[in-house]
Amino acid sequence: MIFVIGGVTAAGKSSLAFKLAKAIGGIIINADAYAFYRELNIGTAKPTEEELASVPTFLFNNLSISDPYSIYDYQQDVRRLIAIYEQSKRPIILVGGSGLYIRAALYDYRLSPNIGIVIEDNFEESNASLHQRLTLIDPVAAAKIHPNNRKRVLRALAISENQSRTETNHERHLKSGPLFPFTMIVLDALNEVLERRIHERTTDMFVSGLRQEVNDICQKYPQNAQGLQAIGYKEILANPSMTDDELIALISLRTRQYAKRQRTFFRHQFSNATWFSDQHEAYLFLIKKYEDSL
RNA sequence: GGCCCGAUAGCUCAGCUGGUAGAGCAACGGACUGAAAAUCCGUGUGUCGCCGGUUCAAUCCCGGCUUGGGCCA
Repeated sequence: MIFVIGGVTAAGKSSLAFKLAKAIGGIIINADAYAFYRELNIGTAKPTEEELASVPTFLFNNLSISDPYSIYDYQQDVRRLIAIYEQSKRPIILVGGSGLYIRAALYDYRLSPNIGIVIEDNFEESNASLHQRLTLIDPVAAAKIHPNNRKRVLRALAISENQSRTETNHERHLKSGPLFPFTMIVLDALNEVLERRIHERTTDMFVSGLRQEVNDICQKYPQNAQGLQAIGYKEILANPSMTDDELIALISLRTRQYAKRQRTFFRHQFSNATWFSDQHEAYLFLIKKYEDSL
């Protein structure tokens, strides 16, 4: 039995997941792309060490920000865990705000290893020219990617060139439904409520020493490390002279915008999810689903 | 009290001495099978401070007023 708890940031996904896991004896798998990194703590609003130890949890703090890790690796890791716990009949709770990672775990996303995390970009070629090249190699992928979306064009080129596989012949074999049956809820909140929670949470992060955490990380790792692209970290790095209040305002804004993107993704990519703005109602719903499955 | 500069979108500001306005950010909507807390796309929402004047026509020119800032008393 797989339960998926998705939703926008600061909606209370983690605490719901832990409550549910304790109630039904489940295990928790992280689906939050920045909760992997053990160096990122304050700014990621990750569950505390105590919480993480209170039930079996996986894929939290499993990486250093200098480790190479991709959605391919994630897919492998999650599917391995699913295989183990499905067999032992223990409920699996997949929780996190990274919708693409949830999809890659549960749907027929065929990925190849060793594409690498970062695509080299020497900026010598224009967006239009890169896109033109992609059109020749993989017209299906090119049609789906806007020429200005340079990052995705480069990625698609790398996939086509290195894997001798194109979207065109790739998609023919895809299964459209999920590979595993699962029950999914999306946790959301009214904008006013969410705004208030985000602001409070961001303020708390500064009180807890987010600036210091960022400084410490910069002593040991390059500033372009992927983990430092996280909201909160990148704003502090980019604006060293801003006051705490200015940074809190900026980070809260970026977090609200992120929540909006999450909402759009979950709404359109998970049509069979049930939405809740109340954590307790979501909890009761999931408990009921669990009991029905027994 | 006198002089000078400003007042245009939610914010910061553009706007050739005349033909009822546009950038960035924000906001709103969207895409997304390989950086996803990433990346990208679409949408202008406006008594151009107020009142009068000149003109076929005023955000623009003229007068007055209100208001913010600066300088001089």
